[in-house]
Amino acid sequence: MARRARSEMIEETRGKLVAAAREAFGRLGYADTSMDDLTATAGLTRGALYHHFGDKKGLLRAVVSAMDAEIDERLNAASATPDHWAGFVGRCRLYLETALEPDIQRIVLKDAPTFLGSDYLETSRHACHISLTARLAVMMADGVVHGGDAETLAHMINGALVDAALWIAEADDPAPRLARAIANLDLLLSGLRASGQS
Amino acid sequence: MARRARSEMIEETRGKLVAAAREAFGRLGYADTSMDDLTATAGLTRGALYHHFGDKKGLLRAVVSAMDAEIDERLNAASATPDHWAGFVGRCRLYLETALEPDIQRIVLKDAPTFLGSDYLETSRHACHISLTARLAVMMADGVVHGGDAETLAHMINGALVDAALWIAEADDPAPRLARAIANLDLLLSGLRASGQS
DNA sequence: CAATTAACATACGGGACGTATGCAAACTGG
DNA sequence: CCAGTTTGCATACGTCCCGTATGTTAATTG
Repeated sequence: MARRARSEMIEETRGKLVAAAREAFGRLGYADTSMDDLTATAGLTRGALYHHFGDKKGLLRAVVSAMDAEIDERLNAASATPDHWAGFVGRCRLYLETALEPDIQRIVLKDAPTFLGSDYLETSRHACHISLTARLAVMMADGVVHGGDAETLAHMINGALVDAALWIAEADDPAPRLARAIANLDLLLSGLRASGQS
Repeated sequence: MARRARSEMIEETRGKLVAAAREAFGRLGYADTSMDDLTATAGLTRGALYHHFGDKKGLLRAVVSAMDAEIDERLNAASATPDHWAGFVGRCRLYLETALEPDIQRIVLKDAPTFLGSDYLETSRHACHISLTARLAVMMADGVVHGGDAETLAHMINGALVDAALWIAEADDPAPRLARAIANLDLLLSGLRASGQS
């Protein structure tokens, strides 16, 4: 009889909780999600939750970390091109589109900054952010973009994309706003490029 | 004996509640602020609150509207110069500095998007945002910045500034990060300028 | 001056979080 | 193979907080 290993069952429990949390947080928001309901949905009780994650915020941390890593992986996979600049611009566009997904908007872009202090985001810094910074640094070293500060620019670009994504998703029909955003993104980024043509 | 007018006392009550809310929301955050404590601090009870503002979110709406209007006024006052481009850049810098204040970060930049749906921000759209959009539109009409979409760009620029401000305020010593942000802001905005010099 | 309305206080119910406690299954060492 | 211990998870409890329903007093209106 398949007597499963203990560690395996633990991982399953944690996975069920994180999955249920991602769904509930994404749909209702962190604040309006009841831990009683959430754990019941996962076939468990609050006991399991507080044992594994300490408190409600601990669960949010786990969800955010997972989502952030997942997004970063997607972006890195898609922006691995020999042309640094093209890869960079492509990455920004893809991030813009990725950030349109409701779960991501609700959990990563809104709830995470609000409920996890900047202290958390500071230490377990967004993987996406690190990747973007590194990419910018490489381009500066290669002279593709002229002098500037990679870390600072990464924050600004990220903010621009986030705000644009939230605005796009507000609309009943997001398509036109997305098109406008992509066009203006190129305009904005062109200022960073060292030598001329867009 | 100074028998005060009724409308005057009402305004005083509302003012006391909004003031107490601004302080408490700014210090503890919206989620961790108890309405019992808040109203007691204002020398009132929850009865007054629910009578005037409907619910907790109603009070947050009032606080955010007031803060937003106040910020917009500050920015408009400081960026009223004959040189459109200089006024625009100056406004962005001032916004960056203004957005460093803890109350504003906590209430306007974090809690407002999280707890007031985008529906609210949509209708009672940030005064700041409207002003910035208008300013961009004027510059485009005058050919100071080349073609692009004022509304879209306003969102992107705003997002860049907000994200930068949050990042700056995270640091133990914000000064160096602020300096870096201002320098890179010029770099980023230069891409918008129609003809040449920064 | 009576009637009504509005500003606020008080009282109540429901729900959510975190902790303390309990239990049973799995790991440990001899 | 077995006693002791650890640990994953459930149950039970106390506390806090929000929103509503109800009451009271003072101002306004005709």
